[in-house]
Amino acid sequence: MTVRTRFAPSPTGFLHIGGARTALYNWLYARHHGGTFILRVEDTDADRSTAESMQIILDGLKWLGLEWDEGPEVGGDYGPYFQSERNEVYDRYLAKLEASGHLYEDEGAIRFRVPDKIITVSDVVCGQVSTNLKEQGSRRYDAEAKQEVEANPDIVIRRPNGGYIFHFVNVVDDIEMAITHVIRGEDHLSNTPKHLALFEALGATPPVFAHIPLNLNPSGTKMSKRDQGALIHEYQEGGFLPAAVDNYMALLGWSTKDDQEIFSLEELRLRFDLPGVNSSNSKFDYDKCRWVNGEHLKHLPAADLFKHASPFLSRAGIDPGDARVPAALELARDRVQLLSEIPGVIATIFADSVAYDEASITKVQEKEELPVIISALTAGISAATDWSIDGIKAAIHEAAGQIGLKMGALMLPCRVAVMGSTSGADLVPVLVLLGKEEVIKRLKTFSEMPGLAG
RNA sequence: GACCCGUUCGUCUAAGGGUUAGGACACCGCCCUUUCACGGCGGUAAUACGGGUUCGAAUCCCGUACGGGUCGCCA
Repeated sequence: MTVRTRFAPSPTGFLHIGGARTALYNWLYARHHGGTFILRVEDTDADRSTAESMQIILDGLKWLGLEWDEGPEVGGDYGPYFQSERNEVYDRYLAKLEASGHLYEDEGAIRFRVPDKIITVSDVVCGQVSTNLKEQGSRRYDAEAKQEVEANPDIVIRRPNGGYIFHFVNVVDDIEMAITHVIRGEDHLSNTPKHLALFEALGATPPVFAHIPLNLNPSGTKMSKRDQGALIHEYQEGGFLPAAVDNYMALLGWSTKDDQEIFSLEELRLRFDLPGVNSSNSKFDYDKCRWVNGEHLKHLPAADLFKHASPFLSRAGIDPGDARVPAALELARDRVQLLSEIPGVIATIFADSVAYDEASITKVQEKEELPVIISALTAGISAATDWSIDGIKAAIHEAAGQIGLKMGALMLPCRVAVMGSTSGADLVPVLVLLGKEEVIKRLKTFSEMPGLAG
């Protein structure tokens, strides 16, 4: 039997990190076992579902590289993949339950009579979990009154307006779409006995269940939209690489038994399996997520780096078409963690004028011989004939000798004069990129700054 | 409140009866670098608590505490 997993989002908002991770685990599991990954849209709540939300979710999954084999846009043999288009299927299953006496009407709604017996969920991650729905559901907690009240344990599966309810359509579709493994958040563990009761009443074999631990925010409560790192589209905008986000999400609740932390999507696909999933919730760590991204950035092929960085360059006013960009990216890639940080490292190379950092100027001004250094530097650079890394180094070395200083003493002033700050990319390669004329021009501009000599 | 799940450094995790409890992020220190970084090396830091079982428990059992989840005509 080939594995079939599904991600079943409800299009009522953004693609959230929790949902994305569920999608990732389902995708990985299916791909690892040579199975099929299905995207099914659970839009039975017409009032809350929107087309915009649907688009955001689709775009998010595509960005993460989680292509689906069946579902919206691609179709498949088990469609339609929007629950809002599957009413005749649900009607058929409803009739089946009706015929076997499992249903009754209650104020216009249809209820499914739950059995009065212990139902045991065999979960791959959580083990055996038993409950009696009849006992469990006969009382309900009233959050406002803060007390338990009598309740009807039988599950409403259809609204008076004819709309079907989650528990029912979820089970029907898992049967109809031949889903073999249900991998979902642990928040569904308590719902699973209800689903099992429905599978049984419908005479169907339930899929394998794997309830994965939840991702919490750093304060230990459920991630909300407002928490940093909660929304997938913000990763894209914030300068993360999709593979890095996949990598970090995979690590939240799953691990290999060795010490590897950095994985490509392909490596994850090869190595991911359910036994590696642990059962306790984890807190989201934005710093580590950034670190993972930085690691991916370091190993990205140059062409991919260019492709991913380009939008961020454009946004910062740097023309990605500039011939110096690829070299500049190489200078930036191993000192940033996010794509969005790249312009900050290299923008001055492409700028018409240098924006001087106040603190940096103060720092080099402390050297009394600053004017001497700058003029020696200017002279040395002007005299340079070999405009290469080695040639420039030799020129600076020579200039330092002229005024009885070490080369190191000239580097920081040179850096501030040319790039405006004491920190930034490796200086000599930057000078190469800038070109001799521009470097001399910047040294000159710097030396003429008012008050500098004082 | 009832039920369910969980609990190893601050965080993510490894160790499925015998380890100086390992790794990673973050933090701190040192080294390297004729600039800035990268990098390398090292350090601080954990088995929630109490009872069992056992020659021996982070590991198995029970209880307590704490955390999370569920209790909709949302999904």
